[in-house]
Amino acid sequence: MLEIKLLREEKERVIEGLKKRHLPEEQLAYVDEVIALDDSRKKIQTESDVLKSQINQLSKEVGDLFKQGKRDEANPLKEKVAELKSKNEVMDSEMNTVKNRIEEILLSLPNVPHSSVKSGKGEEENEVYQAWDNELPDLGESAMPHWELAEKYNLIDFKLGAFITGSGFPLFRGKGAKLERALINFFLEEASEAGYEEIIPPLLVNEDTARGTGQIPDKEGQMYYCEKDDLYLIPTAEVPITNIYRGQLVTENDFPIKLTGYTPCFRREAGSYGSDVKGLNRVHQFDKVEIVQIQHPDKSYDTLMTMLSHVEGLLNKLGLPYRILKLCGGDTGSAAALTYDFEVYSAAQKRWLEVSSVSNFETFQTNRMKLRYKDENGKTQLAHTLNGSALALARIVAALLENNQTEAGIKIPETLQAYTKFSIID
RNA sequence: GGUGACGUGGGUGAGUGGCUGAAACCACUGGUUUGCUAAACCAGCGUACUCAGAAAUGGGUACCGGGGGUUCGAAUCCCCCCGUCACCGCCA
Repeated sequence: MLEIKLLREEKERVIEGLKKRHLPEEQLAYVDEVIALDDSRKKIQTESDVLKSQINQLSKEVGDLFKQGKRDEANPLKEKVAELKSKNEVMDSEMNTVKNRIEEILLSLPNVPHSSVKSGKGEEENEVYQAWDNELPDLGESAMPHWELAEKYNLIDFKLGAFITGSGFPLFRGKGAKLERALINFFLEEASEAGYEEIIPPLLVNEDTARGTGQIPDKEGQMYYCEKDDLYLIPTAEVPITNIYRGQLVTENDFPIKLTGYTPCFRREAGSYGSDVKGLNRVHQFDKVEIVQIQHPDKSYDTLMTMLSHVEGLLNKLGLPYRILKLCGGDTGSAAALTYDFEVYSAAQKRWLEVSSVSNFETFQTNRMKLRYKDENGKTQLAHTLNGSALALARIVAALLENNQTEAGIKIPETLQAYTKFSIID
């Protein structure tokens, strides 16, 4: 959620920024509307405060009169208070209307992209920030896509998952399950070594939490929802982990706050279809290790870069060809100011698969969840939040299986063998 | 799921209708003093919105888990919700 103060003070920059997302005109007009609404909010606030002050004053006098037994003098004052109160009620309801509209608009406005983000409508306009300069693996025509390899070696049973739950809920078994678990452990260990505190959060969250990181109202349809208990299944560990600090006032010395956690992620992915969803390319449940940082605003972009290198380190150790995209305005998630996507090359499908998304949200999430710190002048300021996948499992598994297939079987990268306890799947 | 108790400022905890934004203690910050790894004393110390001011700061309003109600007036009374704890039930 954007701060009204920002809209007031840097309106031009905000609108220029939002334009990079190619928002419809009427949404850009919200900026002016919300400022005007806020003006009337202030006006009502001031008037209402005066009224309330009078009411408080009179009430005190009534009390004094009663104590002195001057009932007759008190009664007219009581009537006066009643009159002021009914006036105030009108004002309160006006106030609520205005406030609700402001809230509604602010929630609907996406974050202002970082100045370096290019304008663009969608993913086709993302720029390659760091290309893969080495050769891409060429396995020839006989190479099998991961869903065939998974069946051949009995690693993942998509049909059984569909039988138990539905399509998009893969069932891992045998060495497939072990490989999955090894990757999770590997990623968590790497994050721990990089100084992240490990968290095992709840997998279901309440509405306030979902709102805090921006899932509601923007991506509400993306989440599974348990109506009976009014809880959402998390689409990413970012949600519960970032919300650990919801409503908190931290000190500058606490920065950077570094948290990591493995969770399954649940996404409805409504409307997806075709080769996109084949095998592990797009599923409703997948495992992911997430890294989250809460940082001082002055340092958040440096932090973003260190998170990028962390993810790069993981991919290098796994020996997977990857490239980094810098997302254009239209493809950047509404809560983020700047996002880099990592894609690994899946050699049998001959395509790039997104395996990580690393973003700086600046104050967008912290404004919603009121995550603040005291600066050196004792002023309360909003902190910055960042997060990134490190990494998303399903597609990493897809790439590993495909890229490492040989006549003899699927070779496990050396780094990972310490975790799998086997070196080949055959 | 049932029954009961409870939910106050960073922490402990007082307060059962006006004199309470809230005692006291601890923690924290600044100062005074004593020369010894610290003590004593004094002072300050919540958040949000808003108005005035260049600012320091000052005025107003709201907030004692959340929401609603009673009342001239509520932390204090009533209702609903959420949470915590204890016991019982069930259970990995």
